[in-house]
Amino acid sequence: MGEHMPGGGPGGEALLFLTDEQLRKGIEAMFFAYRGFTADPDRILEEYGYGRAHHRAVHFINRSPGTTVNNLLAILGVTKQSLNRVLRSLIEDGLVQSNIGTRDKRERHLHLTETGKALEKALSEAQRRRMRAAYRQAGPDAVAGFRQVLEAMMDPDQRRHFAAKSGGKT
Amino acid sequence: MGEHMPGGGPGGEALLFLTDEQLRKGIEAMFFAYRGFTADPDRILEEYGYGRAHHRAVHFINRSPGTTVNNLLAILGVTKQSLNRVLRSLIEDGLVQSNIGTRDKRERHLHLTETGKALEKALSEAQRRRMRAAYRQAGPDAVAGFRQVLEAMMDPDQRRHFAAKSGGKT
DNA sequence: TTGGAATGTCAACAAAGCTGACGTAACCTG
DNA sequence: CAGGTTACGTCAGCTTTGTTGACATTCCAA
Repeated sequence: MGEHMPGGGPGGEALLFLTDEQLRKGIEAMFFAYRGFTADPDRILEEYGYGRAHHRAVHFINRSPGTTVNNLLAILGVTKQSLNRVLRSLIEDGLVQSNIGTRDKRERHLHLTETGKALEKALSEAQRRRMRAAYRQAGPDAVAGFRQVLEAMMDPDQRRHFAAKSGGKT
Repeated sequence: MGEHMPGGGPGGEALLFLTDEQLRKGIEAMFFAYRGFTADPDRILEEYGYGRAHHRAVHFINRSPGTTVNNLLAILGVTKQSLNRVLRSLIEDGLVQSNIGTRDKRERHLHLTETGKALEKALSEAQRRRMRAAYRQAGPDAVAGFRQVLEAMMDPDQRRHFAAKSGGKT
Protein backbone atom coordinates (compact mmCIF):
# COMPACT_ATOMS: atom_id res chain seq x y z
CA MET A 1 0.00 0.00 0.00
CA GLY A 2 1.77 3.12 1.11
CA GLU A 3 5.03 2.40 -0.64
CA HIS A 4 7.19 4.78 -2.54
CA MET A 5 5.88 7.48 -4.76
CA PRO A 6 7.50 7.43 -8.18
CA GLY A 7 6.31 10.87 -8.95
CA GLY A 8 8.15 12.22 -5.96
CA GLY A 9 5.21 14.20 -4.65
CA PRO A 10 1.59 13.26 -4.22
CA GLY A 11 0.81 14.80 -7.58
CA GLY A 12 2.89 12.40 -9.65
CA GLU A 13 0.61 9.43 -9.41
CA ALA A 14 -2.28 11.43 -10.65
CA LEU A 15 -0.95 11.04 -14.16
CA LEU A 16 -1.34 7.28 -14.01
CA PHE A 17 -4.61 5.98 -15.39
CA LEU A 18 -5.46 3.71 -12.52
CA THR A 19 -9.18 3.55 -13.02
CA ASP A 20 -10.78 0.15 -12.49
CA GLU A 21 -11.56 0.08 -16.18
CA GLN A 22 -7.93 0.60 -17.18
CA LEU A 23 -6.81 -2.01 -14.67
CA ARG A 24 -9.35 -4.43 -16.08
CA LYS A 25 -7.85 -3.96 -19.50
CA GLY A 26 -4.45 -4.76 -18.10
CA ILE A 27 -5.81 -7.88 -16.48
CA GLU A 28 -7.43 -9.09 -19.67
CA ALA A 29 -4.33 -8.23 -21.67
CA MET A 30 -2.32 -10.50 -19.38
CA PHE A 31 -4.86 -13.27 -19.85
CA PHE A 32 -5.01 -13.13 -23.63
CA ALA A 33 -1.30 -12.51 -24.06
CA TYR A 34 -0.39 -15.49 -21.92
CA ARG A 35 -2.49 -17.71 -24.12
CA GLY A 36 -0.66 -16.48 -27.16
CA PHE A 37 2.60 -16.87 -25.32
CA THR A 38 1.98 -20.59 -24.71
CA ALA A 39 0.16 -21.42 -27.93
CA ASP A 40 3.18 -22.20 -30.14
CA PRO A 41 5.03 -24.45 -27.67
CA ASP A 42 1.76 -26.21 -26.86
CA ARG A 43 1.39 -27.25 -30.48
CA ILE A 44 4.89 -28.69 -30.55
CA LEU A 45 4.48 -30.45 -27.22
CA GLU A 46 1.34 -32.12 -28.43
CA GLU A 47 3.29 -33.85 -31.19
CA TYR A 48 5.60 -35.32 -28.58
CA GLY A 49 2.79 -36.28 -26.22
CA TYR A 50 4.05 -33.86 -23.61
CA GLY A 51 2.41 -31.02 -21.72
CA ARG A 52 3.35 -27.64 -20.34
CA ALA A 53 4.83 -29.21 -17.25
CA HIS A 54 7.42 -30.92 -19.43
CA HIS A 55 8.18 -27.67 -21.16
CA ARG A 56 8.87 -25.92 -17.88
CA ALA A 57 11.14 -28.70 -16.68
CA VAL A 58 13.07 -28.78 -19.95
CA HIS A 59 13.38 -25.02 -19.99
CA PHE A 60 14.86 -24.65 -16.53
CA ILE A 61 17.15 -27.66 -16.84
CA ASN A 62 18.48 -26.07 -20.00
CA ARG A 63 18.92 -22.76 -18.25
CA SER A 64 20.78 -24.28 -15.33
CA PRO A 65 22.44 -27.51 -16.42
CA GLY A 66 23.28 -29.75 -13.49
CA THR A 67 20.57 -28.25 -11.30
CA THR A 68 19.13 -30.47 -8.59
CA VAL A 69 15.59 -31.71 -8.16
CA ASN A 70 15.14 -29.61 -5.07
CA ASN A 71 16.28 -26.52 -6.89
CA LEU A 72 13.83 -27.13 -9.69
CA LEU A 73 11.09 -27.66 -7.15
CA ALA A 74 11.71 -24.22 -5.67
CA ILE A 75 11.62 -22.56 -9.07
CA LEU A 76 8.55 -24.32 -10.38
CA GLY A 77 6.60 -24.19 -7.16
CA VAL A 78 5.05 -27.63 -7.44
CA THR A 79 5.24 -30.72 -5.27
CA LYS A 80 7.98 -33.26 -5.76
CA GLN A 81 5.40 -35.89 -6.68
CA SER A 82 4.14 -33.75 -9.48
CA LEU A 83 7.58 -32.88 -10.75
CA ASN A 84 8.73 -36.45 -10.37
CA ARG A 85 6.07 -37.75 -12.70
CA VAL A 86 7.19 -35.35 -15.40
CA LEU A 87 10.88 -35.92 -14.79
CA ARG A 88 10.48 -39.68 -14.88
CA SER A 89 8.92 -39.62 -18.32
CA LEU A 90 11.59 -37.26 -19.62
CA ILE A 91 14.34 -39.54 -18.27
CA GLU A 92 12.67 -42.68 -19.60
CA ASP A 93 12.34 -41.08 -23.02
CA GLY A 94 16.01 -40.14 -22.97
CA LEU A 95 15.59 -36.37 -22.96
CA VAL A 96 16.99 -35.79 -19.49
CA GLN A 97 19.89 -37.40 -17.72
CA SER A 98 19.94 -37.68 -13.93
CA ASN A 99 23.36 -38.06 -12.32
CA ILE A 100 23.98 -38.80 -8.67
CA GLY A 101 25.91 -35.97 -7.10
CA THR A 102 29.62 -36.42 -6.41
CA ARG A 103 29.91 -34.05 -3.48
CA ASP A 104 26.50 -34.91 -2.04
CA LYS A 105 25.34 -38.29 -3.22
CA ARG A 106 21.76 -37.62 -2.19
CA GLU A 107 21.36 -35.05 -4.91
CA ARG A 108 20.53 -35.73 -8.54
CA HIS A 109 22.02 -33.39 -11.07
CA LEU A 110 19.89 -32.93 -14.16
CA HIS A 111 21.11 -32.39 -17.70
CA LEU A 112 19.48 -32.39 -21.12
CA THR A 113 20.64 -35.04 -23.54
CA GLU A 114 21.14 -34.20 -27.21
CA THR A 115 17.55 -35.23 -27.84
CA GLY A 116 16.45 -33.09 -24.93
CA LYS A 117 18.36 -30.13 -26.27
CA ALA A 118 16.69 -30.59 -29.63
CA LEU A 119 13.24 -30.39 -28.08
CA GLU A 120 14.25 -27.41 -25.97
CA LYS A 121 15.50 -25.66 -29.05
CA ALA A 122 12.31 -26.29 -30.97
CA LEU A 123 10.20 -25.02 -28.08
CA SER A 124 12.25 -21.96 -27.26
CA GLU A 125 12.67 -20.97 -30.89
CA ALA A 126 8.92 -21.02 -31.38
CA GLN A 127 8.44 -18.95 -28.27
CA ARG A 128 11.23 -16.54 -29.09
CA ARG A 129 9.83 -16.03 -32.54
CA ARG A 130 6.60 -14.74 -31.10
CA MET A 131 8.34 -12.69 -28.45
CA ARG A 132 10.64 -11.19 -31.05
CA ALA A 133 7.72 -10.27 -33.29
CA ALA A 134 5.92 -8.62 -30.39
CA TYR A 135 9.06 -6.72 -29.37
CA ARG A 136 9.63 -5.47 -32.89
CA GLN A 137 6.06 -4.39 -33.25
CA ALA A 138 6.05 -2.53 -29.95
CA GLY A 139 9.51 -0.98 -30.11
CA PRO A 140 12.40 -0.68 -27.66
CA ASP A 141 10.80 1.69 -25.17
CA ALA A 142 7.72 -0.47 -24.92
CA VAL A 143 9.91 -3.50 -24.29
CA ALA A 144 11.62 -1.80 -21.37
CA GLY A 145 8.26 -0.91 -19.87
CA PHE A 146 6.95 -4.38 -20.47
CA ARG A 147 9.81 -5.87 -18.51
CA GLN A 148 9.48 -3.36 -15.69
CA VAL A 149 5.81 -4.02 -15.12
CA LEU A 150 6.24 -7.79 -15.29
CA GLU A 151 9.01 -7.69 -12.76
CA ALA A 152 6.93 -5.58 -10.43
CA MET A 153 4.09 -8.05 -10.71
CA MET A 154 6.08 -11.06 -9.53
CA ASP A 155 6.00 -12.38 -6.00
CA PRO A 156 9.24 -11.40 -4.26
CA ASP A 157 10.23 -15.07 -3.87
CA GLN A 158 9.69 -15.78 -7.52
CA ARG A 159 11.58 -12.66 -8.46
CA ARG A 160 14.57 -14.16 -6.69
CA HIS A 161 14.60 -17.08 -9.12
CA PHE A 162 14.14 -14.71 -11.99
CA ALA A 163 16.96 -12.39 -11.04
CA ALA A 164 19.32 -15.21 -10.15
CA LYS A 165 20.16 -16.18 -13.69
CA SER A 166 18.91 -13.19 -15.59
CA GLY A 167 21.55 -10.72 -14.58
CA GLY A 168 20.90 -7.32 -13.08
CA LYS A 169 20.45 -4.14 -15.02
CA THR A 170 22.48 -3.97 -18.20
CA MET B 1 14.94 -19.77 -38.98
CA GLY B 2 17.89 -17.66 -39.98
CA GLU B 3 16.60 -14.47 -38.54
CA HIS B 4 19.42 -13.63 -36.19
CA MET B 5 21.66 -10.64 -36.63
CA PRO B 6 19.69 -7.99 -34.78
CA GLY B 7 21.87 -5.23 -36.03
CA GLY B 8 21.83 -6.43 -39.60
CA GLY B 9 18.46 -5.04 -40.55
CA PRO B 10 18.00 -1.66 -42.10
CA GLY B 11 17.13 1.07 -39.68
CA GLY B 12 15.46 1.38 -36.32
CA GLU B 13 15.28 -2.28 -35.45
CA ALA B 14 19.00 -2.26 -34.85
CA LEU B 15 18.38 -0.58 -31.51
CA LEU B 16 16.33 -3.48 -30.21
CA PHE B 17 18.17 -5.99 -28.06
CA LEU B 18 16.82 -9.11 -29.67
CA THR B 19 19.50 -11.52 -28.59
CA ASP B 20 18.32 -14.95 -27.58
CA GLU B 21 19.39 -14.13 -24.05
CA GLN B 22 17.24 -11.03 -23.87
CA LEU B 23 14.31 -12.91 -25.36
CA ARG B 24 14.78 -15.66 -22.78
CA LYS B 25 14.53 -13.08 -20.04
CA GLY B 26 11.28 -11.86 -21.52
CA ILE B 27 9.96 -15.39 -21.63
CA GLU B 28 10.82 -16.07 -18.02
CA ALA B 29 9.45 -12.72 -16.96
CA MET B 30 6.12 -13.71 -18.50
CA PHE B 31 6.22 -17.02 -16.68
CA PHE B 32 7.00 -15.63 -13.23
CA ALA B 33 4.76 -12.60 -13.62
CA TYR B 34 1.80 -14.72 -14.61
CA ARG B 35 2.20 -16.72 -11.43
CA GLY B 36 2.12 -13.55 -9.40
CA PHE B 37 -0.81 -12.34 -11.44
CA THR B 38 -2.92 -15.37 -10.51
CA ALA B 39 -1.67 -15.90 -6.95
CA ASP B 40 -4.08 -13.59 -5.14
CA PRO B 41 -7.28 -14.73 -6.84
CA ASP B 42 -6.18 -18.34 -6.42
CA ARG B 43 -6.05 -17.87 -2.66
CA ILE B 44 -9.58 -16.47 -2.59
CA LEU B 45 -10.92 -19.14 -4.91
CA GLU B 46 -9.56 -21.85 -2.68
CA GLU B 47 -11.73 -20.63 0.18
CA TYR B 48 -14.77 -21.04 -2.04
CA GLY B 49 -13.67 -24.40 -3.40
CA TYR B 50 -13.38 -23.01 -6.89
CA GLY B 51 -10.59 -22.95 -9.43
CA ARG B 52 -9.24 -20.66 -12.10
CA ALA B 53 -11.81 -21.82 -14.60
CA HIS B 54 -14.53 -20.45 -12.33
CA HIS B 55 -12.69 -17.16 -12.07
CA ARG B 56 -12.51 -16.81 -15.83
CA ALA B 57 -16.20 -17.58 -16.26
CA VAL B 58 -17.23 -15.13 -13.55
CA HIS B 59 -14.97 -12.44 -14.97
CA PHE B 60 -16.30 -12.57 -18.49
CA ILE B 61 -19.94 -12.93 -17.46
CA ASN B 62 -19.45 -9.82 -15.37
CA ARG B 63 -17.87 -8.02 -18.29
CA SER B 64 -20.68 -8.94 -20.68
CA PRO B 65 -23.88 -9.60 -18.76
CA GLY B 66 -26.37 -11.66 -20.72
CA THR B 67 -23.70 -13.27 -22.87
CA THR B 68 -24.38 -16.73 -24.22
CA VAL B 69 -22.54 -19.96 -23.55
CA ASN B 70 -21.31 -20.03 -27.12
CA ASN B 71 -19.95 -16.54 -26.83
CA LEU B 72 -18.11 -17.43 -23.66
CA LEU B 73 -16.74 -20.50 -25.39
CA ALA B 74 -15.16 -18.41 -28.10
CA ILE B 75 -13.55 -16.09 -25.59
CA LEU B 76 -12.23 -18.77 -23.27
CA GLY B 77 -11.13 -21.16 -25.98
CA VAL B 78 -12.17 -24.36 -24.23
CA THR B 79 -14.70 -27.02 -25.14
CA LYS B 80 -18.32 -26.50 -24.27
CA GLN B 81 -18.24 -29.58 -22.08
CA SER B 82 -15.44 -28.15 -20.01
CA LEU B 83 -17.14 -24.80 -19.62
CA ASN B 84 -20.45 -26.46 -18.87
CA ARG B 85 -19.11 -28.23 -15.81
CA VAL B 86 -17.86 -24.98 -14.35
CA LEU B 87 -21.03 -23.14 -15.25
CA ARG B 88 -23.19 -25.83 -13.73
CA SER B 89 -21.51 -25.55 -10.34
CA LEU B 90 -21.75 -21.76 -10.43
CA ILE B 91 -25.45 -21.99 -11.23
CA GLU B 92 -26.10 -24.62 -8.57
CA ASP B 93 -24.32 -22.48 -6.01
CA GLY B 94 -26.42 -19.51 -6.96
CA LEU B 95 -23.65 -17.30 -8.34
CA VAL B 96 -24.80 -17.35 -11.95
CA GLN B 97 -28.25 -17.24 -13.42
CA SER B 98 -28.95 -18.91 -16.74
CA ASN B 99 -31.96 -17.71 -18.68
CA ILE B 100 -33.30 -19.41 -21.77
CA GLY B 101 -33.23 -17.00 -24.67
CA THR B 102 -36.50 -15.47 -25.76
CA ARG B 103 -35.61 -14.98 -29.40
CA ASP B 104 -33.64 -18.22 -29.70
CA LYS B 105 -34.62 -20.76 -27.11
CA ARG B 106 -31.44 -22.77 -27.67
CA GLU B 107 -29.36 -20.04 -26.16
CA ARG B 108 -28.75 -19.46 -22.47
CA HIS B 109 -28.11 -15.91 -21.35
CA LEU B 110 -25.81 -15.68 -18.37
CA HIS B 111 -25.90 -13.17 -15.54
CA LEU B 112 -24.20 -12.89 -12.17
CA THR B 113 -26.45 -12.93 -9.12
CA GLU B 114 -25.73 -10.67 -6.16
CA THR B 115 -23.64 -13.44 -4.63
CA GLY B 116 -21.82 -13.86 -7.92
CA LYS B 117 -21.12 -10.17 -8.10
CA ALA B 118 -19.70 -10.28 -4.59
CA LEU B 119 -17.23 -13.00 -5.55
CA GLU B 120 -16.31 -11.20 -8.74
CA LYS B 121 -15.62 -8.08 -6.77
CA ALA B 122 -13.42 -9.87 -4.28
CA LEU B 123 -11.44 -11.52 -7.06
CA SER B 124 -11.04 -8.49 -9.25
CA GLU B 125 -10.15 -6.23 -6.37
CA ALA B 126 -7.36 -8.56 -5.33
CA GLN B 127 -6.07 -8.71 -8.87
CA ARG B 128 -6.39 -5.00 -9.42
CA ARG B 129 -4.51 -4.32 -6.22
CA ARG B 130 -1.49 -6.18 -7.53
CA MET B 131 -1.79 -4.67 -10.99
CA ARG B 132 -2.09 -1.21 -9.51
CA ALA B 133 0.98 -1.70 -7.36
CA ALA B 134 2.98 -2.92 -10.35
CA TYR B 135 1.79 0.01 -12.46
CA ARG B 136 2.73 2.51 -9.80
CA GLN B 137 6.11 0.99 -9.32
CA ALA B 138 6.87 0.98 -13.03
CA GLY B 139 5.37 4.31 -13.97
CA PRO B 140 3.06 5.49 -16.78
CA ASP B 141 5.46 5.07 -19.69
CA ALA B 142 6.26 1.53 -18.66
CA VAL B 143 2.56 0.77 -18.45
CA ALA B 144 1.99 1.93 -21.99
CA GLY B 145 4.82 -0.27 -23.22
CA PHE B 146 3.57 -3.19 -21.19
CA ARG B 147 0.18 -2.98 -22.84
CA GLN B 148 1.67 -2.62 -26.31
CA VAL B 149 3.84 -5.70 -26.03
CA LEU B 150 1.05 -7.78 -24.53
CA GLU B 151 -1.30 -6.82 -27.30
CA ALA B 152 1.29 -7.71 -29.92
CA MET B 153 1.78 -11.09 -28.31
CA MET B 154 -1.86 -12.17 -28.57
CA ASP B 155 -3.19 -14.39 -31.29
CA PRO B 156 -5.18 -12.27 -33.75
CA ASP B 157 -8.38 -14.13 -32.89
CA GLN B 158 -7.92 -13.58 -29.20
CA ARG B 159 -7.09 -9.95 -29.79
CA ARG B 160 -10.53 -9.60 -31.31
CA HIS B 161 -12.16 -10.57 -28.03
CA PHE B 162 -9.82 -8.27 -26.18
CA ALA B 163 -10.50 -5.24 -28.36
CA ALA B 164 -14.22 -5.85 -28.49
CA LYS B 165 -14.95 -4.57 -25.02
CA SER B 166 -11.77 -2.72 -24.25
CA GLY B 167 -12.24 0.23 -26.50
CA GLY B 168 -9.77 1.58 -29.00
CA LYS B 169 -6.90 3.92 -28.35
CA THR B 170 -7.01 6.62 -25.70
C1' DT C 1 -42.35 -30.65 -43.28
C1' DT C 2 -38.27 -32.51 -42.82
C1' DG C 3 -33.29 -32.77 -42.50
C1' DG C 4 -29.26 -30.44 -41.11
C1' DA C 5 -26.97 -27.01 -38.20
C1' DA C 6 -26.58 -24.93 -33.77
C1' DT C 7 -26.88 -25.05 -28.70
C1' DG C 8 -26.37 -27.22 -24.66
C1' DT C 9 -26.14 -31.67 -21.39
C1' DC C 10 -24.37 -36.19 -19.75
C1' DA C 11 -20.59 -39.67 -19.44
C1' DA C 12 -16.08 -41.14 -19.45
C1' DC C 13 -11.22 -40.39 -19.86
C1' DA C 14 -6.46 -37.93 -19.43
C1' DA C 15 -3.11 -34.48 -17.77
C1' DA C 16 -1.26 -32.43 -14.02
C1' DG C 17 -1.87 -30.40 -9.87
C1' DC C 18 -2.43 -31.86 -4.64
C1' DT C 19 -1.92 -34.50 0.28
C1' DG C 20 -0.27 -38.22 3.01
C1' DA C 21 2.64 -42.04 4.04
C1' DC C 22 6.66 -44.57 3.57
C1' DG C 23 11.51 -46.14 2.27
C1' DT C 24 16.38 -45.44 1.37
C1' DA C 25 20.53 -43.39 1.27
C1' DA C 26 23.53 -39.79 2.72
C1' DC C 27 24.76 -36.12 5.49
C1' DC C 28 25.60 -33.82 9.84
C1' DT C 29 25.71 -32.88 14.67
C1' DG C 30 26.02 -33.79 19.58
C1' DC D 1 28.96 -43.49 16.47
C1' DA D 2 23.82 -42.78 17.21
C1' DG D 3 20.14 -40.28 15.98
C1' DG D 4 18.01 -36.66 13.55
C1' DT D 5 17.62 -34.22 9.17
C1' DT D 6 17.84 -33.77 4.23
C1' DA D 7 17.22 -35.25 -0.63
C1' DC D 8 15.00 -38.05 -3.46
C1' DG D 9 11.76 -41.60 -5.10
C1' DT D 10 7.37 -43.99 -5.02
C1' DC D 11 2.61 -45.73 -3.99
C1' DA D 12 -2.10 -44.53 -3.40
C1' DG D 13 -5.83 -41.60 -3.95
C1' DC D 14 -8.18 -37.23 -4.80
C1' DT D 15 -9.35 -32.65 -7.45
C1' DT D 16 -9.51 -29.49 -11.22
C1' DT D 17 -9.88 -28.80 -15.82
C1' DG D 18 -9.02 -30.02 -20.13
C1' DT D 19 -10.50 -33.62 -23.89
C1' DT D 20 -14.01 -36.80 -27.16
C1' DG D 21 -18.21 -39.09 -28.03
C1' DA D 22 -23.12 -39.55 -27.82
C1' DC D 23 -27.52 -37.39 -27.44
C1' DA D 24 -31.64 -34.08 -26.82
C1' DT D 25 -33.64 -29.86 -28.13
C1' DT D 26 -34.40 -26.03 -31.04
C1' DC D 27 -34.09 -23.35 -35.12
C1' DC D 28 -34.06 -22.60 -40.00
C1' DA D 29 -34.02 -23.31 -44.79
C1' DA D 30 -34.82 -26.31 -48.81
